[in-house]
Amino acid sequence: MIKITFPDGSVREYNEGVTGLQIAESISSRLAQDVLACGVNGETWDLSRPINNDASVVLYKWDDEQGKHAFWHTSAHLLAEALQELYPGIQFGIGPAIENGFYYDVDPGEATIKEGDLADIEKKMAELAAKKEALVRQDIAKADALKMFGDRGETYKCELISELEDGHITTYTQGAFTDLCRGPHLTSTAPIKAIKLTAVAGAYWRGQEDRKQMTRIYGISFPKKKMLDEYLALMEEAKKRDHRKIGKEMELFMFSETVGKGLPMWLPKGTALRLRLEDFLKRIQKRFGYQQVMTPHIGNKQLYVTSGHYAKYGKDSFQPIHTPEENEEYLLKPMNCPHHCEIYKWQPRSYKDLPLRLAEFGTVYRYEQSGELHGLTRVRSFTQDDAHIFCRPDQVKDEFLRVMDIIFIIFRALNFENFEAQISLRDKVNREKYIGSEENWERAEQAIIEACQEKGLPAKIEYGEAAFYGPKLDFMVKDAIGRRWQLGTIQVDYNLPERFQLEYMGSDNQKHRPVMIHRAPFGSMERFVAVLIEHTGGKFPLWLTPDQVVVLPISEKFNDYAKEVQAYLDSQDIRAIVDDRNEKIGRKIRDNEMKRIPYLLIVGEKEAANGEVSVRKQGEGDQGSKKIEDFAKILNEEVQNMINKY
RNA sequence: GCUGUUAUAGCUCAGUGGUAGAGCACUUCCUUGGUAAGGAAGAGGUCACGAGUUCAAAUCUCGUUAACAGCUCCA
Repeated sequence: MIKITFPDGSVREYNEGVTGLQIAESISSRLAQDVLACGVNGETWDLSRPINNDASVVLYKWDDEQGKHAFWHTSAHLLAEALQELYPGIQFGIGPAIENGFYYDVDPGEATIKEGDLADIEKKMAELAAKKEALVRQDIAKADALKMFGDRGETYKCELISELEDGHITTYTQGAFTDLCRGPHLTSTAPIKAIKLTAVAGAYWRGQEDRKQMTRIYGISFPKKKMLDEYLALMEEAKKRDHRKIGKEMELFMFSETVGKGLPMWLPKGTALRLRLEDFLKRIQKRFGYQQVMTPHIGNKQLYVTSGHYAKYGKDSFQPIHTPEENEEYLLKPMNCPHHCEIYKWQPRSYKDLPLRLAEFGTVYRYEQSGELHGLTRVRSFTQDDAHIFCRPDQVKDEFLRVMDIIFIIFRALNFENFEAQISLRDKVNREKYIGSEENWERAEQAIIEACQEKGLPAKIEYGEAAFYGPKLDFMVKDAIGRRWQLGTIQVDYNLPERFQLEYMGSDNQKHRPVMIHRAPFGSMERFVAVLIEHTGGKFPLWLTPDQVVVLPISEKFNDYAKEVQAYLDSQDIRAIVDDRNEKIGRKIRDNEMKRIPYLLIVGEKEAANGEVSVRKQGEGDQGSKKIEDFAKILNEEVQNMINKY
């Protein structure tokens, strides 16, 4: 007998070799139906794998990550089994479960798998699942595995096997399909009741651009048809929050093929919104001791040769601008740092001048690969809410902490609660791509880690994600459909001060080298506004939103009064428009509710006679009548409360 | 850049080898109304661009441009 300990601390005895499924059955038949995988001493196991020693066991159902993971992993194998039947000779890469569903990377040889083929593959999967085939786990010696997959001509699998340690290799078989796999899996394909293959895309083998591009098929599956329908409906809902769609509807920004791809243009309403965000940040930065500067959009090529950016990105950037003068070349600026370094050098600096904090809403131009462009989140011209802090080495951590404060203020003011912090450090082994001394990197990386600890900020450390000149702390936020985007960033840089030979006179009357901190709380105005749109669905905070108020006259007889109301609100710095269309009031309310305007003011005979407005709050219905002056006062107080507490 | 998909009216989309349709928006008229869609009429498109096949191309083929999903990249 062996002792099985459950999460609640209770202990039960079972025969040696008991499986997770048998344990579930011993508790309740309902549980045995719902359980998908089990945790054995912290490892996720198949339900059919015998447990031979005392262990702590957790049973995972659909609501547990581990349960879903096994479900989708088995779904990936089911996809592969279907592909093997439909495309004889197809080769398999890897097929894991992911955050939402699963994929399989395959090489169909001569054949191409297109989106139009997905329905047939789905059908085949459903057919196979209906056979309720069991998944059988098997240990296999490395040599045998190599032979088995080699005989099948599976070069990708053989490559994977050759890197595995002998004695730790397993395969899973269901029906006629055997896959190299670590598991864990469902006991059979039977629970897979609803399948949707969502996309087909290219994906480089092992993520390396210079290797073969595989065909990746994405899918998602559920134990019930209803759950799939709900998921698909949820995705449809999410797409309604797409910033590209809302940006068009709300007239915030546009693109023009003629101007060029990835070059956004801000429309009047979008520009006004962006300027309000910029003003908000400027006000905070002023309090934190920043000074605004402005620099040109181009710079002499030499500037970027000095900074090292030309060597690193020169070929992949917008190419130099030539002048009538021979050998004179300028670059569109891809970042603001070199310009700011020159401002630093403009006059001799003393240790008393530091920290020097130079801020600029600097528009930069980067030639992103065409396939990378994406709405406002990835563009070729964008404006960074940039600043560079030049400070003494002993001030780095303190300055770093102060920048974190600014970022927290921004995120709080705009209700970004679900952000993730990521510390990006050097690759552990491959270090030749970084410039700067070992010692400086070490110090910078430590400063970031310590700053996060002091702020109690849980941050994920990613090796190999650092910029080539220094480590960084990034703040990531998800968009409507769950893609992660980097917004705020703080980067420590010991490198540029070296390259530009920046100096300050210390209290010891000796020259010293300052440290530079790059930071952008929004990241870029474009990306920030994009993510803000997706988070709010276009229902911006009152202080920020383009039109705060719309005045709706009951009939054309009251258009004049409506315009008086608008003029008064305008005099109180309230952004109001009038809907004077020849439509019934119900229609005007509907249309303007859908335009996401926070306040609707209905005016008719009663209001015109008393100098009142009937207030309707977006999404909340009728709020009763008020004197127009009182309404303006209340609204302005609401706005002040939103921004002045920060 | 790579793989796949797409491009028809301001917007959302249907359509098809015989030179274009709907709903919404827009204009005009009727209606003058009280908290989520009143009615009628009208205007609006070289079917992204360029070539080819064909008696005939918006439709089929190729190329270009742009967009979408993913990969790679992201100073």
